[in-house]
Amino acid sequence: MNSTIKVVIVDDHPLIIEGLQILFSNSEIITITDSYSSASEFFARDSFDAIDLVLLDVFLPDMNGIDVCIEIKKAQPHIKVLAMSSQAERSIILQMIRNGASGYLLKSAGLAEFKYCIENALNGKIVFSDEVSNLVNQITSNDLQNIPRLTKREKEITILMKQGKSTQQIADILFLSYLTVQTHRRNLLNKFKVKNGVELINYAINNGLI
Amino acid sequence: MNSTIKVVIVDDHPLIIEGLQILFSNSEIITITDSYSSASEFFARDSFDAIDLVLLDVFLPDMNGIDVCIEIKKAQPHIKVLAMSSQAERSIILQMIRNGASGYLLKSAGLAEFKYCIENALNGKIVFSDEVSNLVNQITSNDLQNIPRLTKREKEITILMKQGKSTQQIADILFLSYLTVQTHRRNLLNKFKVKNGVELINYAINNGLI
DNA sequence: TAAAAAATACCTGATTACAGGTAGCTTATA
DNA sequence: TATAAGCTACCTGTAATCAGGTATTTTTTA
Repeated sequence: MNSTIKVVIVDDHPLIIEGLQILFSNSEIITITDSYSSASEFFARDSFDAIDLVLLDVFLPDMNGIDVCIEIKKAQPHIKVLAMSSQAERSIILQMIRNGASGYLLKSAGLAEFKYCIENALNGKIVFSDEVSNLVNQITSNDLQNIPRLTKREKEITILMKQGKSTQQIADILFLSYLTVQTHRRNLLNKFKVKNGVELINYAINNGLI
Repeated sequence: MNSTIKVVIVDDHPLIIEGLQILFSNSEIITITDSYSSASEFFARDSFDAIDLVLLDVFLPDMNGIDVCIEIKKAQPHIKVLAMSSQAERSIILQMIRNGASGYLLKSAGLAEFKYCIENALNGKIVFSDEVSNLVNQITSNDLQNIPRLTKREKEITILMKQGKSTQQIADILFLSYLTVQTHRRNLLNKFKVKNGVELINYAINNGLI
Protein backbone atom coordinates (compact mmCIF):
# COMPACT_ATOMS: atom_id res chain seq x y z
CA MET A 1 0.00 0.00 0.00
CA ASN A 2 1.18 3.45 -0.99
CA SER A 3 0.77 6.10 1.67
CA THR A 4 2.10 9.20 -0.11
CA ILE A 5 -0.27 12.12 -0.67
CA LYS A 6 -1.22 12.31 -4.33
CA VAL A 7 -1.48 15.89 -5.53
CA VAL A 8 -2.45 17.26 -8.90
CA ILE A 9 -1.88 20.84 -10.02
CA VAL A 10 -4.28 22.89 -12.11
CA ASP A 11 -2.52 26.10 -13.12
CA ASP A 12 -1.88 27.83 -16.40
CA HIS A 13 1.60 28.97 -15.34
CA PRO A 14 4.19 26.47 -16.50
CA LEU A 15 6.74 28.05 -14.18
CA ILE A 16 4.59 27.46 -11.13
CA ILE A 17 4.09 23.85 -12.14
CA GLU A 18 7.83 23.44 -12.64
CA GLY A 19 8.52 25.02 -9.30
CA LEU A 20 6.06 22.84 -7.42
CA GLN A 21 7.33 19.69 -9.07
CA ILE A 22 10.89 20.50 -8.06
CA LEU A 23 9.74 21.44 -4.59
CA PHE A 24 8.18 18.05 -3.97
CA SER A 25 10.51 15.93 -6.07
CA ASN A 26 12.40 14.73 -3.01
CA SER A 27 9.41 14.50 -0.72
CA GLU A 28 8.44 11.08 0.59
CA ILE A 29 5.11 12.39 1.81
CA ILE A 30 3.81 14.35 -1.17
CA THR A 31 3.81 13.25 -4.81
CA ILE A 32 2.78 15.45 -7.71
CA THR A 33 1.09 12.94 -9.97
CA ASP A 34 -0.22 15.19 -12.74
CA SER A 35 -0.60 18.77 -13.80
CA TYR A 36 -3.08 20.57 -16.03
CA SER A 37 -3.07 24.04 -17.52
CA SER A 38 -6.84 24.46 -17.64
CA ALA A 39 -9.98 23.31 -15.87
CA SER A 40 -11.30 21.48 -18.90
CA GLU A 41 -8.08 19.48 -19.21
CA PHE A 42 -8.43 18.45 -15.59
CA PHE A 43 -12.07 17.47 -15.88
CA ALA A 44 -11.25 15.39 -18.95
CA ARG A 45 -9.35 12.91 -16.72
CA ASP A 46 -10.45 9.30 -16.84
CA SER A 47 -10.50 8.74 -13.11
CA PHE A 48 -10.39 10.94 -10.06
CA ASP A 49 -10.06 8.14 -7.51
CA ALA A 50 -6.32 8.37 -7.08
CA ILE A 51 -6.30 12.06 -6.23
CA ASP A 52 -5.97 13.27 -2.65
CA LEU A 53 -5.62 16.98 -3.24
CA VAL A 54 -5.87 19.54 -6.03
CA LEU A 55 -3.70 22.65 -6.02
CA LEU A 56 -5.99 24.98 -7.91
CA ASP A 57 -5.12 28.31 -9.47
CA VAL A 58 -7.93 30.79 -8.89
CA PHE A 59 -7.58 32.43 -12.29
CA LEU A 60 -7.69 29.92 -15.08
CA PRO A 61 -8.16 30.65 -18.76
CA ASP A 62 -11.42 28.75 -19.13
CA MET A 63 -13.19 28.83 -15.75
CA ASN A 64 -12.97 30.75 -12.52
CA GLY A 65 -11.59 28.90 -9.55
CA ILE A 66 -14.74 29.09 -7.49
CA ASP A 67 -16.77 27.24 -10.09
CA VAL A 68 -14.01 24.66 -10.52
CA CYS A 69 -13.97 24.12 -6.77
CA ILE A 70 -17.74 23.67 -6.66
CA GLU A 71 -17.62 21.11 -9.45
CA ILE A 72 -14.79 19.14 -7.87
CA LYS A 73 -16.43 19.00 -4.45
CA LYS A 74 -19.75 18.00 -5.97
CA ALA A 75 -18.41 15.20 -8.12
CA GLN A 76 -15.49 14.08 -5.94
CA PRO A 77 -16.04 15.13 -2.35
CA HIS A 78 -13.04 13.09 -1.19
CA ILE A 79 -10.66 15.43 -3.02
CA LYS A 80 -9.28 18.32 -0.99
CA VAL A 81 -8.97 21.59 -2.87
CA LEU A 82 -6.29 24.15 -2.09
CA ALA A 83 -6.75 27.46 -3.85
CA MET A 84 -3.69 29.35 -5.11
CA SER A 85 -3.51 32.90 -6.36
CA SER A 86 -1.09 35.75 -6.77
CA GLN A 87 -3.37 38.13 -4.92
CA ALA A 88 -5.29 37.84 -1.71
CA GLU A 89 -8.82 39.09 -2.36
CA ARG A 90 -11.01 38.69 0.64
CA SER A 91 -14.23 38.02 -1.21
CA ILE A 92 -12.64 35.32 -3.33
CA ILE A 93 -11.01 33.69 -0.32
CA LEU A 94 -14.36 33.60 1.46
CA GLN A 95 -16.21 32.18 -1.47
CA MET A 96 -13.59 29.50 -1.91
CA ILE A 97 -13.84 28.36 1.68
CA ARG A 98 -17.63 28.54 1.59
CA ASN A 99 -17.63 26.25 -1.40
CA GLY A 100 -15.53 23.57 0.15
CA ALA A 101 -11.91 24.58 -0.40
CA SER A 102 -9.51 23.50 2.32
CA GLY A 103 -7.46 26.66 2.16
CA TYR A 104 -5.97 29.50 0.22
CA LEU A 105 -2.30 30.02 -0.58
CA LEU A 106 -0.52 32.96 -2.05
CA LYS A 107 1.90 31.99 -4.78
CA SER A 108 4.40 34.22 -3.07
CA ALA A 109 4.27 31.87 -0.08
CA GLY A 110 7.50 30.27 0.97
CA LEU A 111 8.25 26.70 0.09
CA ALA A 112 7.79 25.61 3.69
CA GLU A 113 4.33 27.11 3.73
CA PHE A 114 3.33 25.08 0.72
CA LYS A 115 4.42 21.87 2.36
CA TYR A 116 2.82 22.73 5.67
CA CYS A 117 -0.50 23.69 4.10
CA ILE A 118 -0.80 20.64 1.88
CA GLU A 119 -0.10 18.26 4.74
CA ASN A 120 -2.52 19.95 7.10
CA ALA A 121 -5.26 20.27 4.51
CA LEU A 122 -5.14 16.52 4.15
CA ASN A 123 -5.77 16.24 7.88
CA GLY A 124 -9.00 18.15 7.44
CA LYS A 125 -7.77 21.53 8.54
CA ILE A 126 -8.53 24.82 6.84
CA VAL A 127 -5.16 26.36 6.02
CA PHE A 128 -3.94 29.72 4.82
CA SER A 129 -0.53 31.02 3.91
CA ASP A 130 0.73 33.65 6.34
CA GLU A 131 -0.34 36.78 4.51
CA VAL A 132 -3.78 35.37 3.87
CA SER A 133 -4.26 34.54 7.54
CA ASN A 134 -4.07 38.19 8.45
CA LEU A 135 -6.76 39.04 5.93
CA VAL A 136 -9.01 36.23 7.06
CA ASN A 137 -8.79 37.37 10.66
CA GLN A 138 -10.20 40.73 9.62
CA ILE A 139 -13.35 39.19 8.21
CA THR A 140 -16.53 40.44 9.81
CA SER A 141 -20.08 39.17 9.74
CA ASN A 142 -20.66 41.69 7.00
CA ASP A 143 -18.50 39.69 4.66
CA LEU A 144 -20.13 36.41 5.45
CA GLN A 145 -23.35 37.16 3.63
CA ASN A 146 -23.49 35.22 0.44
CA ILE A 147 -22.45 36.94 -2.73
CA PRO A 148 -24.98 35.92 -5.39
CA ARG A 149 -23.42 34.25 -8.39
CA LEU A 150 -23.89 35.18 -12.03
CA THR A 151 -25.62 32.82 -14.42
CA LYS A 152 -24.03 32.20 -17.80
CA ARG A 153 -26.24 34.70 -19.56
CA GLU A 154 -25.88 37.28 -16.84
CA LYS A 155 -22.11 37.02 -17.06
CA GLU A 156 -22.17 37.57 -20.80
CA ILE A 157 -24.33 40.61 -20.40
CA THR A 158 -22.26 42.00 -17.55
CA ILE A 159 -19.08 41.72 -19.60
CA LEU A 160 -20.70 43.52 -22.52
CA MET A 161 -21.96 46.21 -20.18
CA LYS A 162 -18.41 46.63 -18.90
CA GLN A 163 -17.35 47.27 -22.47
CA GLY A 164 -19.77 50.17 -22.59
CA LYS A 165 -22.32 48.45 -24.79
CA SER A 166 -25.88 49.71 -24.63
CA THR A 167 -28.93 47.52 -24.08
CA GLN A 168 -29.68 47.58 -27.81
CA GLN A 169 -26.11 46.72 -28.73
CA ILE A 170 -26.05 43.82 -26.29
CA ALA A 171 -29.34 42.57 -27.73
CA ASP A 172 -27.88 42.68 -31.24
CA ILE A 173 -24.68 40.93 -30.22
CA LEU A 174 -26.41 38.12 -28.35
CA PHE A 175 -29.33 37.85 -30.77
CA LEU A 176 -31.84 38.65 -28.06
CA SER A 177 -34.77 40.97 -27.81
CA TYR A 178 -34.03 44.40 -26.42
CA LEU A 179 -36.65 43.60 -23.77
CA THR A 180 -34.89 40.42 -22.71
CA VAL A 181 -31.64 42.25 -22.13
CA GLN A 182 -33.58 44.86 -20.19
CA THR A 183 -34.96 42.12 -17.96
CA HIS A 184 -31.51 40.67 -17.37
CA ARG A 185 -30.15 44.10 -16.48
CA ARG A 186 -32.94 44.60 -13.98
CA ASN A 187 -32.38 41.19 -12.46
CA LEU A 188 -28.70 41.97 -12.07
CA LEU A 189 -29.37 45.28 -10.31
CA ASN A 190 -31.84 43.58 -7.97
CA LYS A 191 -29.60 40.60 -7.33
CA PHE A 192 -26.67 42.71 -6.18
CA LYS A 193 -28.77 45.45 -4.66
CA VAL A 194 -27.13 48.18 -6.72
CA LYS A 195 -28.69 51.20 -8.31
CA ASN A 196 -27.16 51.37 -11.77
CA GLY A 197 -24.83 49.79 -14.27
CA VAL A 198 -21.71 51.57 -13.08
CA GLU A 199 -22.12 50.25 -9.57
CA LEU A 200 -22.90 46.80 -10.89
CA ILE A 201 -19.67 46.61 -12.88
CA ASN A 202 -17.66 47.89 -9.96
CA TYR A 203 -19.16 45.27 -7.68
CA ALA A 204 -18.64 42.50 -10.20
CA ILE A 205 -14.99 43.37 -10.69
CA ASN A 206 -14.29 43.68 -6.97
CA ASN A 207 -15.82 40.31 -6.29
CA GLY A 208 -14.22 38.45 -9.13
CA LEU A 209 -17.52 37.73 -10.83
CA ILE A 210 -16.31 38.62 -14.30
CA MET B 1 36.00 34.78 -22.04
CA ASN B 2 32.52 33.77 -20.91
CA SER B 3 29.76 34.31 -23.44
CA THR B 4 26.70 33.10 -21.53
CA ILE B 5 23.92 35.59 -20.84
CA LYS B 6 23.93 36.48 -17.16
CA VAL B 7 20.42 36.90 -15.83
CA VAL B 8 19.22 37.87 -12.36
CA ILE B 9 15.66 37.46 -11.13
CA VAL B 10 13.80 39.92 -8.94
CA ASP B 11 10.54 38.30 -7.84
CA ASP B 12 8.89 37.66 -4.50
CA HIS B 13 7.50 34.29 -5.60
CA PRO B 14 9.91 31.52 -4.58
CA LEU B 15 8.11 29.14 -6.90
CA ILE B 16 8.73 31.31 -9.91
CA ILE B 17 12.40 31.59 -9.02
CA GLU B 18 12.64 27.83 -8.61
CA GLY B 19 10.90 27.31 -11.91
CA LEU B 20 13.15 29.69 -13.80
CA GLN B 21 16.30 28.22 -12.29
CA ILE B 22 15.26 24.74 -13.34
CA LEU B 23 14.26 25.99 -16.76
CA PHE B 24 17.71 27.39 -17.47
CA SER B 25 19.79 24.90 -15.50
CA ASN B 26 20.77 23.04 -18.64
CA SER B 27 21.05 26.06 -20.88
CA GLU B 28 24.45 26.87 -22.29
CA ILE B 29 23.28 30.29 -23.41
CA ILE B 30 21.52 31.63 -20.32
CA THR B 31 22.75 31.52 -16.74
CA ILE B 32 20.71 32.59 -13.73
CA THR B 33 23.41 34.09 -11.54
CA ASP B 34 21.32 35.46 -8.67
CA SER B 35 17.80 35.97 -7.45
CA TYR B 36 16.20 38.51 -5.13
CA SER B 37 12.78 38.65 -3.52
CA SER B 38 12.56 42.43 -3.33
CA ALA B 39 13.81 45.53 -5.10
CA SER B 40 15.84 46.72 -2.13
CA GLU B 41 17.68 43.40 -1.94
CA PHE B 42 18.59 43.76 -5.56
CA PHE B 43 19.77 47.35 -5.28
CA ALA B 44 21.93 46.35 -2.30
CA ARG B 45 24.23 44.40 -4.64
CA ASP B 46 27.88 45.34 -4.66
CA SER B 47 28.30 45.42 -8.38
CA PHE B 48 26.00 45.46 -11.36
CA ASP B 49 28.65 45.04 -14.03
CA ALA B 50 28.23 41.33 -14.49
CA ILE B 51 24.51 41.51 -15.21
CA ASP B 52 23.17 41.30 -18.73
CA LEU B 53 19.47 41.14 -18.00
CA VAL B 54 17.02 41.46 -15.11
CA LEU B 55 13.80 39.46 -15.04
CA LEU B 56 11.65 41.81 -13.04
CA ASP B 57 8.33 41.10 -11.37
CA VAL B 58 5.98 44.04 -11.84
CA PHE B 59 4.44 43.70 -8.38
CA LEU B 60 7.06 43.63 -5.67
CA PRO B 61 6.46 44.07 -1.97
CA ASP B 62 8.57 47.22 -1.63
CA MET B 63 8.43 49.05 -4.98
CA ASN B 64 6.40 49.00 -8.14
CA GLY B 65 8.06 47.58 -11.21
CA ILE B 66 7.94 50.76 -13.24
CA ASP B 67 9.99 52.66 -10.69
CA VAL B 68 12.45 49.79 -10.37
CA CYS B 69 12.86 49.78 -14.13
CA ILE B 70 13.48 53.51 -14.21
CA GLU B 71 16.15 53.23 -11.53
CA ILE B 72 17.91 50.34 -13.19
CA LYS B 73 18.00 52.02 -16.58
CA LYS B 74 19.22 55.27 -15.07
CA ALA B 75 22.05 53.76 -13.04
CA GLN B 76 22.94 50.84 -15.29
CA PRO B 77 21.78 51.47 -18.82
CA HIS B 78 23.64 48.40 -20.10
CA ILE B 79 21.24 46.11 -18.23
CA LYS B 80 18.22 44.91 -20.16
CA VAL B 81 15.01 44.72 -18.16
CA LEU B 82 12.29 42.19 -18.90
CA ALA B 83 9.06 42.77 -17.01
CA MET B 84 7.08 39.80 -15.73
CA SER B 85 3.56 39.78 -14.38
CA SER B 86 0.60 37.49 -13.90
CA GLN B 87 -1.71 39.91 -15.65
CA ALA B 88 -1.44 41.85 -18.85
CA GLU B 89 -2.48 45.41 -18.12
CA ARG B 90 -2.12 47.57 -21.15
CA SER B 91 -1.26 50.72 -19.31
CA ILE B 92 1.47 49.03 -17.29
CA ILE B 93 2.91 47.38 -20.37
CA LEU B 94 3.05 50.72 -22.14
CA GLN B 95 4.62 52.50 -19.22
CA MET B 96 7.25 49.79 -18.84
CA ILE B 97 8.28 50.01 -22.47
CA ARG B 98 8.27 53.80 -22.34
CA ASN B 99 10.67 53.63 -19.42
CA GLY B 100 13.20 51.43 -21.08
CA ALA B 101 12.07 47.86 -20.50
CA SER B 102 12.94 45.44 -23.28
CA GLY B 103 9.70 43.54 -23.03
CA TYR B 104 6.84 42.17 -21.03
CA LEU B 105 6.19 38.53 -20.26
CA LEU B 106 3.19 36.87 -18.71
CA LYS B 107 4.13 34.35 -16.07
CA SER B 108 1.70 32.02 -17.75
CA ALA B 109 3.97 32.07 -20.77
CA GLY B 110 5.37 28.79 -21.96
CA LEU B 111 8.94 27.84 -21.21
CA ALA B 112 9.93 28.30 -24.83
CA GLU B 113 8.59 31.84 -24.75
CA PHE B 114 10.80 32.68 -21.81
CA LYS B 115 13.89 31.46 -23.59
CA TYR B 116 12.99 33.14 -26.83
CA CYS B 117 12.25 36.47 -25.17
CA ILE B 118 15.40 36.60 -23.08
CA GLU B 119 17.61 35.83 -26.03
CA ASN B 120 15.96 38.36 -28.29
CA ALA B 121 15.88 41.06 -25.64
CA LEU B 122 19.64 40.76 -25.45
CA ASN B 123 19.80 41.43 -29.16
CA GLY B 124 18.06 44.71 -28.61
CA LYS B 125 14.58 43.68 -29.59
CA ILE B 126 11.40 44.56 -27.75
CA VAL B 127 9.73 41.27 -26.92
CA PHE B 128 6.35 40.18 -25.63
CA SER B 129 4.94 36.82 -24.71
CA ASP B 130 2.18 35.66 -27.03
CA GLU B 131 -0.83 36.86 -25.10
CA VAL B 132 0.76 40.22 -24.50
CA SER B 133 1.50 40.60 -28.19
CA ASN B 134 -2.18 40.45 -28.97
CA LEU B 135 -2.85 43.20 -26.49
CA VAL B 136 -0.03 45.32 -27.80
CA ASN B 137 -1.26 44.88 -31.34
CA GLN B 138 -4.63 46.20 -30.31
CA ILE B 139 -3.03 49.39 -29.21
CA THR B 140 -4.33 51.94 -31.61
CA SER B 141 -3.43 55.51 -32.18
CA ASN B 142 -6.00 56.04 -29.48
CA ASP B 143 -3.75 54.48 -26.86
CA LEU B 144 -0.43 55.67 -28.19
CA GLN B 145 -1.14 59.24 -27.45
CA ASN B 146 -0.65 59.88 -23.80
CA ILE B 147 -3.52 58.89 -21.60
CA PRO B 148 -5.20 62.11 -20.49
CA ARG B 149 -4.95 62.58 -16.78
CA LEU B 150 -7.79 63.44 -14.45
CA THR B 151 -7.99 66.80 -12.76
CA LYS B 152 -8.70 66.87 -9.05
CA ARG B 153 -12.38 67.55 -9.53
CA GLU B 154 -12.72 65.01 -12.28
CA LYS B 155 -11.15 62.36 -10.08
CA GLU B 156 -13.58 63.10 -7.26
CA ILE B 157 -16.50 62.81 -9.63
CA THR B 158 -15.19 59.65 -11.25
CA ILE B 159 -14.83 57.96 -7.87
CA LEU B 160 -18.36 58.92 -6.89
CA MET B 161 -19.63 57.63 -10.23
CA LYS B 162 -17.85 54.36 -9.53
CA GLN B 163 -19.82 54.15 -6.30
CA GLY B 164 -23.01 54.30 -8.30
CA LYS B 165 -23.90 57.86 -7.37
CA SER B 166 -26.20 59.75 -9.73
CA THR B 167 -25.45 63.20 -11.10
CA GLN B 168 -27.77 64.74 -8.52
CA GLN B 169 -26.18 62.81 -5.66
CA ILE B 170 -22.71 63.82 -6.75
CA ALA B 171 -23.84 67.44 -6.94
CA ASP B 172 -25.20 67.21 -3.39
CA ILE B 173 -22.07 65.55 -2.03
CA LEU B 174 -19.66 68.04 -3.61
CA PHE B 175 -21.94 71.08 -3.07
CA LEU B 176 -22.09 71.75 -6.78
CA SER B 177 -24.87 72.51 -9.21
CA TYR B 178 -26.43 69.54 -10.94
CA LEU B 179 -25.48 71.27 -14.17
CA THR B 180 -21.84 71.55 -13.21
CA VAL B 181 -21.59 67.85 -12.53
CA GLN B 182 -23.28 67.24 -15.84
CA THR B 183 -20.58 69.30 -17.54
CA HIS B 184 -17.81 67.40 -15.80
CA ARG B 185 -19.36 64.09 -16.79
CA ARG B 186 -19.55 65.22 -20.39
CA ASN B 187 -15.95 66.41 -20.34
CA LEU B 188 -14.85 63.05 -18.97
CA LEU B 189 -16.66 61.11 -21.68
CA ASN B 190 -15.15 63.35 -24.36
CA LYS B 191 -11.68 63.26 -22.83
CA PHE B 192 -11.47 59.49 -22.85
CA LYS B 193 -13.58 59.03 -25.97
CA VAL B 194 -16.02 56.70 -24.28
CA LYS B 195 -19.76 56.46 -24.70
CA ASN B 196 -21.08 56.11 -21.17
CA GLY B 197 -20.27 55.98 -17.50
CA VAL B 198 -19.69 52.25 -17.34
CA GLU B 199 -17.04 52.43 -20.01
CA LEU B 200 -15.48 55.43 -18.33
CA ILE B 201 -15.09 53.66 -15.01
CA ASN B 202 -13.70 50.59 -16.70
CA TYR B 203 -11.15 52.69 -18.55
CA ALA B 204 -10.18 54.60 -15.44
CA ILE B 205 -9.62 51.43 -13.44
CA ASN B 206 -7.65 49.73 -16.20
CA ASN B 207 -5.37 52.70 -16.54
CA GLY B 208 -4.83 53.29 -12.87
CA LEU B 209 -6.49 56.70 -12.94
CA ILE B 210 -8.54 56.16 -9.78
C1' DT C 1 -40.82 13.19 -13.41
C1' DA C 2 -42.16 17.13 -10.74
C1' DA C 3 -40.32 21.37 -9.00
C1' DA C 4 -37.10 25.05 -9.30
C1' DA C 5 -34.14 27.98 -11.73
C1' DA C 6 -32.91 30.28 -15.85
C1' DA C 7 -33.82 32.47 -20.10
C1' DT C 8 -36.87 34.56 -22.96
C1' DA C 9 -40.26 38.38 -24.09
C1' DC C 10 -43.73 42.20 -23.62
C1' DC C 11 -45.98 46.76 -21.64
C1' DT C 12 -45.81 51.32 -19.37
C1' DG C 13 -44.22 55.31 -16.96
C1' DA C 14 -40.68 57.86 -14.52
C1' DT C 15 -36.08 59.05 -14.09
C1' DT C 16 -31.50 59.75 -15.57
C1' DA C 17 -27.87 60.15 -18.80
C1' DC C 18 -26.01 61.91 -23.14
C1' DA C 19 -24.98 65.53 -26.62
C1' DG C 20 -24.77 70.12 -28.33
C1' DG C 21 -23.79 74.86 -27.50
C1' DT C 22 -22.39 78.94 -24.51
C1' DA C 23 -20.03 81.63 -20.95
C1' DG C 24 -18.19 83.88 -16.63
C1' DC C 25 -14.89 83.16 -13.01
C1' DT C 26 -10.68 81.30 -10.74
C1' DT C 27 -6.12 79.47 -10.60
C1' DA C 28 -1.84 78.09 -12.21
C1' DT C 29 2.12 78.88 -15.20
C1' DA C 30 4.84 80.52 -18.99
C1' DT D 1 0.86 89.85 -16.71
C1' DA D 2 -1.06 87.46 -20.37
C1' DT D 3 -2.62 82.92 -21.63
C1' DA D 4 -4.08 78.59 -20.79
C1' DA D 5 -6.25 75.34 -17.96
C1' DG D 6 -9.63 74.27 -14.75
C1' DC D 7 -14.06 74.98 -12.46
C1' DT D 8 -18.39 76.62 -12.42
C1' DA D 9 -23.20 77.19 -14.41
C1' DC D 10 -27.15 77.44 -17.70
C1' DC D 11 -30.45 75.93 -21.75
C1' DT D 12 -32.50 72.44 -24.87
C1' DG D 13 -33.58 68.21 -26.88
C1' DT D 14 -32.87 63.23 -27.54
C1' DA D 15 -31.66 58.75 -26.04
C1' DA D 16 -31.09 55.39 -22.62
C1' DT D 17 -31.74 53.45 -18.27
C1' DC D 18 -34.49 52.23 -14.25
C1' DA D 19 -38.59 50.28 -11.93
C1' DG D 20 -42.93 47.99 -11.71
C1' DG D 21 -45.61 44.23 -13.32
C1' DT D 22 -46.61 39.74 -16.09
C1' DA D 23 -45.85 35.38 -18.56
C1' DT D 24 -44.19 31.51 -21.60
C1' DT D 25 -40.58 28.30 -22.68
C1' DT D 26 -36.39 25.86 -21.75
C1' DT D 27 -33.05 23.84 -18.83
C1' DT D 28 -31.38 22.08 -14.46
C1' DT D 29 -31.79 19.85 -10.35
C1' DA D 30 -33.86 17.29 -6.63
